[in-house]
Amino acid sequence: MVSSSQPARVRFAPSPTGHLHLGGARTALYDYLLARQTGGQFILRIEDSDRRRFVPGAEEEIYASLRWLGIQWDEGPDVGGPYGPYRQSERKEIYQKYANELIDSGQAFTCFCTPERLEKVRNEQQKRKEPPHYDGTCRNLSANEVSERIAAGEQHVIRFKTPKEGTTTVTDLLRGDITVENRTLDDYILVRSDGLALYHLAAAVDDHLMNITHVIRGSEWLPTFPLHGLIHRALGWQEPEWVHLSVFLKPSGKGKMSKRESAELIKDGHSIFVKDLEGLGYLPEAVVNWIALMGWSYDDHTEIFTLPDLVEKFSLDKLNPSPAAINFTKFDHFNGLHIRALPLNELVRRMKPYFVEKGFQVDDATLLKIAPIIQERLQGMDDAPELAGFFFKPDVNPDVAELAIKDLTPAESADLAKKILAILESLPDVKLETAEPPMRKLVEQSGLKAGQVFGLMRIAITAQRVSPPLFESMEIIGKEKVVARMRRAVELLSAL
RNA sequence: GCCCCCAUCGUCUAGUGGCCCAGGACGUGGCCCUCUCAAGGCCAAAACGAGGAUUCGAAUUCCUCUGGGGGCACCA
Repeated sequence: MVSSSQPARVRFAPSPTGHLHLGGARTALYDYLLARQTGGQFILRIEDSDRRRFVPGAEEEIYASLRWLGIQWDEGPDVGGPYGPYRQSERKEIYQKYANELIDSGQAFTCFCTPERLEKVRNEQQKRKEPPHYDGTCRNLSANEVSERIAAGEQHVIRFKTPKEGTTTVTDLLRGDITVENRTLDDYILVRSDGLALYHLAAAVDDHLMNITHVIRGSEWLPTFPLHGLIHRALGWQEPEWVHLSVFLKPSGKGKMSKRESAELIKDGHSIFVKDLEGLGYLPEAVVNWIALMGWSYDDHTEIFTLPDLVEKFSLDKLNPSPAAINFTKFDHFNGLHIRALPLNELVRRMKPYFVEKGFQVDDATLLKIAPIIQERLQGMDDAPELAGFFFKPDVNPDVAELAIKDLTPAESADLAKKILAILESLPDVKLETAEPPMRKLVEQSGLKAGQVFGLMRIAITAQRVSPPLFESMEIIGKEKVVARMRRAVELLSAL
């Protein structure tokens, strides 16, 4: 379904104050999808107008996270573009110009109130159970007084002169018209005393100057949405289409994830920060698929989507305005789906770093043999070394207690192990076709269950209770090592 | 306190007046497959927050309530 035939220009506008989280990633994803689908542009704009909040490295990390997800931008601080600069801190003069325009047209005013006085006013309003708002002291100062006080070096900000009467109606694509009483709106500050614009003005100016057609952002902007509409109108500009996405709630569904809770998550192998996800074993394809489906759906049954699928199928009118609880269990499911969908050589390429990180010396040829037998057993990519590390160890240290078969005496277990060893030694190789039939025969003769006999072998050869299929694994390890490991098991059991 | 938004299984969701005694997915329980673990297959339990109204007919429209969420900075 094509939602718009006109090329869309959309922007993702994070502030470089922290890590890119899932909510932001989803917004960026939708931006990207709309741009690609309509043949438009996806713009990355850094909203760093508050330099006090600047976090070194945050901007670079946002770039890295987006790139990892496969979300490429067409214009941005690093790649440039025809509408730059793309960092708000570099656009100070531009905002000043429009702030002056608003003052000249009587739609903004210079305010000399000190933060201390405002604090006091707020406290008093609080006491009287009134909503905190600017009391209008400087709303109607004469032009002369203003220029005199500025000339005298008095600190001042610029405020929007919000209409006191009537109502304002703005339109959200998902929610329709939203109407508020103007008296509930404040005379918001547009330009700080240091001369830099605040978000409200800066975003409006940038969105207009950069020809943004769709503003997709979080629903935390809904309360100031009417103000934004008013600013565009005061400047005589046509508004973009506004789309407010629902917020992500914590897994319990009770409220947004707090900073502390976000940090705690990693202990369970989860994180809401994109930068952590690769290390936790998640595939970017899975992340994209999962977050795309939180707040958007295609139909009543399709659930696997690649980025190109999404570009083709995404549409704004299928967006869901209600808040969504983050569900990591389902995320793990998507991860498994995408791991299993990976071509084997690609799986090898992706899992290699996880082995290397754990100190394993791996080679592609062996990894390629292992790939098909562990692919469907990986919940996360980070499970690979634990599941298949034994392939790369010179020898393993099985736990004797696990080696012994429960229903047998230690001597009987040792005896059985000897028989297994003898059979293995007699074989020309330990390929699946060669090794399995004689072992099945042994199981039959022993009167034990296949699981018991193969279990002993599994522990002996892998030192793991859980492993990829035994005979397939043996084939990859090779007769020499298999026999050596079995011999060691015999020794261990005999010593019991 | 004030303002705004939202409301279908535990969770993510389909559903835009009759196709719905509500469909899919995750998770959960059971069964099958099986050398462990997975994967896969089959089956099951599980929801339209409440009350009014409109209508021949409402999960779908309207109102009230309730619940949940968000916001009320010289942050974004």
